[in-house]
Amino acid sequence: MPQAALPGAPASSRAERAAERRAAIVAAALDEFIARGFTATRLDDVAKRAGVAKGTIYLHFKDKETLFEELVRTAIIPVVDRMTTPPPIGGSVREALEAFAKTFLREVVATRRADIIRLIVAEGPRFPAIADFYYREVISRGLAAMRGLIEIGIARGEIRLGELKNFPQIVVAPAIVAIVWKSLFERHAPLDANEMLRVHLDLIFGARSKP
Amino acid sequence: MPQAALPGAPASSRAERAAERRAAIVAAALDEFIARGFTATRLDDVAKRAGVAKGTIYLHFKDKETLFEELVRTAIIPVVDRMTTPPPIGGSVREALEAFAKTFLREVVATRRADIIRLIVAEGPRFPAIADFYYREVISRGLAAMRGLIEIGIARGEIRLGELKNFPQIVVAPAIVAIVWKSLFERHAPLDANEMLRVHLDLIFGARSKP
Amino acid sequence: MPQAALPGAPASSRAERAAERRAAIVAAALDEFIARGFTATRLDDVAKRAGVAKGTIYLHFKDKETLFEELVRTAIIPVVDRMTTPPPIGGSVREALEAFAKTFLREVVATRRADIIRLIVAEGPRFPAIADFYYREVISRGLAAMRGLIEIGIARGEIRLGELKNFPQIVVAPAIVAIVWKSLFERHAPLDANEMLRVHLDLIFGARSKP
Amino acid sequence: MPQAALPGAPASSRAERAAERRAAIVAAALDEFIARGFTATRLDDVAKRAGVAKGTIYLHFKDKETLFEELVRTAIIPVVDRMTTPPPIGGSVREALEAFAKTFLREVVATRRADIIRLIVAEGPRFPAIADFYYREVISRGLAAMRGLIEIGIARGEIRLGELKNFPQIVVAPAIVAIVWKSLFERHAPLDANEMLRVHLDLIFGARSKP
DNA sequence: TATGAATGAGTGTTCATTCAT
DNA sequence: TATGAATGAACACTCATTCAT
Repeated sequence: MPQAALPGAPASSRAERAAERRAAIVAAALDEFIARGFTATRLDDVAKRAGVAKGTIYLHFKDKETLFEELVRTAIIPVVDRMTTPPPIGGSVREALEAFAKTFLREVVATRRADIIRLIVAEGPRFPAIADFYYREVISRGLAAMRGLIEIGIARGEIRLGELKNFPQIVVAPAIVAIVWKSLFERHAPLDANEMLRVHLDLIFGARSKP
Repeated sequence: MPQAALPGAPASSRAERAAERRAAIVAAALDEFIARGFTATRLDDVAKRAGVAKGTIYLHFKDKETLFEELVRTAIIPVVDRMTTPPPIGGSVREALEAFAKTFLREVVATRRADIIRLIVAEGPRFPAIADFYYREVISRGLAAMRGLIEIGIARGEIRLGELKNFPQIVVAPAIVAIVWKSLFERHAPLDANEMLRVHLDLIFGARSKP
Repeated sequence: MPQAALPGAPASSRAERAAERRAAIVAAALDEFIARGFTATRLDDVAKRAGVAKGTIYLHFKDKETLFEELVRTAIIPVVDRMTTPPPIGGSVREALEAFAKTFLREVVATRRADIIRLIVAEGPRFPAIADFYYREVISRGLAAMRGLIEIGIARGEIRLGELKNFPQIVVAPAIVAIVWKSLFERHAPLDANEMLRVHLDLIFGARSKP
Repeated sequence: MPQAALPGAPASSRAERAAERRAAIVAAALDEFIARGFTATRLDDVAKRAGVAKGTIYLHFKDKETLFEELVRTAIIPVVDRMTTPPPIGGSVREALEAFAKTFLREVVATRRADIIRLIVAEGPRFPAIADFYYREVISRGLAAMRGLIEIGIARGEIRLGELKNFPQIVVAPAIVAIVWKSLFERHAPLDANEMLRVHLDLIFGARSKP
C-alpha cells in the first residue's frame, strides 16, 4: 500500500519517486525517533507511517543506525542554514541578538526542531558520529558567529563585560533551558520563553527603557 | 558469583545484606542506564555488574520501569538535599551564589550526577512520573530558593535587574549548559565551567575588580 | 530450515504457501498441546516440529492462547461436519445410531480427535472461550440431533423408555468413556469399544437376535 | 507467618505439627492444581495458601511432581473407601445401584472430588504413575465390584441383558458424563444428574411404575 | 525497485529449586 | 525443622534484517 506519493501528483520520474519515498521515510523516522528514542523505535512503525514496506527502508539506508544518523543530519541542516545565514547587518548588536532570539523561538523552540536537539542530547553519547557532526556543523559555527557578535558589541560599547566573548555559551544558555523546559516541565509551569530571553539580553546589554 | 558484599565486611544481618544488594543493583543500573539509555539497557548486564542473579533484581523491583524510576529518585534525593540544605546566611548574595556554583560544579557537573540529569532530559518525556517527580522535588524547590536569593539581591541593591526574579532559570542556565557540554562536546572543546559561571555572575552582579 | 512445503510440490503462490505454513503450525501445535497440555507446550517445539521459525508463528497467531483456541476450533469443525451431516435416512433409528457409533469409533475414538476432546476436558475450565465454542458448536448441536433421533425412535416404538429423550447424554455416555479409557487405561486393559457400544444399543433398543 | 495450626489448638507434638503442615500443603496444592493444572500451578501460591514457607514444601515432598502424585493418591483414597465399603446388603441390585448413584452424586459429582477425576483425565497421560495408580486402586476395583453386582442382577433376573456384565463401564458412563458436564457446560445448560442416573437405571432394569 | 513474509538472535520476566540462617 | 532470599534455566514474545517474488 504505497501512499508516499499523493495520487494527484503527476507521474514523476523514477528518481523523483525514489527521492519522495526517501523523504517520507526520513520524516516518519524523525517522528518516531523523537517520540521513542533510538532503541525503542520500531522500523515497522517507521515504515507504516511512511506508507512504505519495511524492506524499502533498507533500499535507502544501510541499517537503523545509518537511518538515524542521516536523519539527524538531514534535520539539522535547515536549522543551521536558517540560523546562520542572516548575518547581523545594519543595526545594533542587541537588535541582531533580538532578531536571533525571535527566530530561534519561532523556528526551533516552538517546532519539532527542539525535539531534535533533545534527541541529540539524549542519544549523542551513544552516537559519537552525531555528536561530532553536531559540534562541527552547529555548535562550533554557531558559537563562532555568536563570539563575533559579542566582540562587535564590546567594541561598540554595547556590551560592557569583555570576558563574555570567552563564553558565548552564556548568551545561548537560556535558549537551551527553554528547549528542555518545553519538553519536560511546560505542563507543570508554562514558561514565557520570549520574555525570558528579553530579560537575559537586558542582563547583557543593560535594561532598556521599555517602549 | 555473589560479590555484593565485600569479603572483609563483618557478617551482616539478613536485612543489611538485602539493603546492600539493593544498593548494588541500583548502582549498577545507574551505570548501565546512563551508558545506554532505558530501552537499550539489559537487565542481564545490570545483574552481572551488580554481582547478582538476574532474578534477584525482581525481588527488589517490580520491573525494569520501576527500577528505572526508583533509581532516578534514589540518585536525585541526595543532590537535592546537598544543594538545598546549606542556606546562604551571613554574607552577600553574590557570595552565596558563588558558593552554590562551586558546590554545583563539584557535586554535580564533575560527577555522575550530571549524567543523571542528562538521563532525565533524555528519558523524561517517556516517563512522565519521572519528569513529575523531578519538577516537584528539584526544579520547583530549586527555582524557589533561587528566586528568594534574587529577591534579597534586588532588595540589597546587589542585583540591578529587577525582572530577573521572574526568571530564576536564567541564573541556572549556564550550569545546565555546562552539563550538556560535558557529556557531548568536552572532547571537542574543553569548557572551563568554573570560569563560565564566574563570568555569568559578573553579568548579574556587575564585574568585580579581579583580585 | 523451511520444510513446510514438500519438495515435490509445484511452486505454489504466496498465499498458498502461507496457508500451508499455517496448517503446518496448527498440526504441530496440535501434537504438542495434546502431548503436554497448554502450559507445558513450548512454542519453540511447535515451531521446530512445523519446520518454521519461532517468529513465524506470530505472523499467524497473536499469541499462544490464540493459537490454542484457533487450533481447537480448526480441529473440531471437520468432526462436527462429519458427524452431523449424514442424517438418518431410510432405515430404523437403531441402524442410524449404529452407523453413528461406527463413524464415531472410526473417526474420533481411533484418531487424534479423541485427544482433542480430552484436551478440551483438560483445559476447558481455564479457557472458557473454548468451552463456550465447544458447547455451542458440538454439544448443543450434537445433543439436539440425538434427541431428534430418540424421539423418532420413541414414536416408532423402537425405543420403549420415553424419558430417554430428556437425556440424550445417556446415549453418548459410553462413547465418552471410550475416549477417556483409550487415553488412560488402554494399556492396562484393552477395551472393545465397538462391542461396548453395541451392548449399549441393546440396552436402549432391546437385544437383537444375533445374526 | 505460619498459620497452619489454629491458635486455639493445644501445643501439639513436633510430629503432629509436621503432619498438620503436610496436610495443609496437600490441601492447598489440591486447590491450586485443580484450578490451574499441573504446569501452571506455582508452588509459591501453594505455600501461601498453606500458610507455609516455600522451602517447607521441599521438607515434605521431593519436588513438584512428587507432591502432585502423592496428592492425587491422598485425595483418591477416601473416595475409594467411601464408594467401595458399603457392600450391597439385603435388597435388590437396583436398590444397591440406586444407593451407589446417590452416594456418587453427593460425594463425588457435587464435591471437589469431581475435579480430582477431571485432573486425572487431564494430566494422566503425562503422569503414567498416576494413571497406573488410579487404574489399580479405583478403576479395576470399582469395575470388579460393579461386575459382581451386575452378575447378581442377571442371576436374579433383575437385569435382562446378560452381555452387560462384560461392560460394567456402561453402568458408570453417565456418572462420568455428569462430572465432565459439571466442569464445562453447567452454566450453559444445567444438568439434572440425579434424574439422568435414574433414567439410566430404568434402561438397565426396565422402567418402574413411578411412586 | 518495492514488497512483506520469514527468520532467529535477543530480552524481560517467571518460577522450581537450593541453602544460609 | 522452618524460612524466604537467591539463583539461573527456561520461555513467550519482539524486531532488525534478509530475500524470494
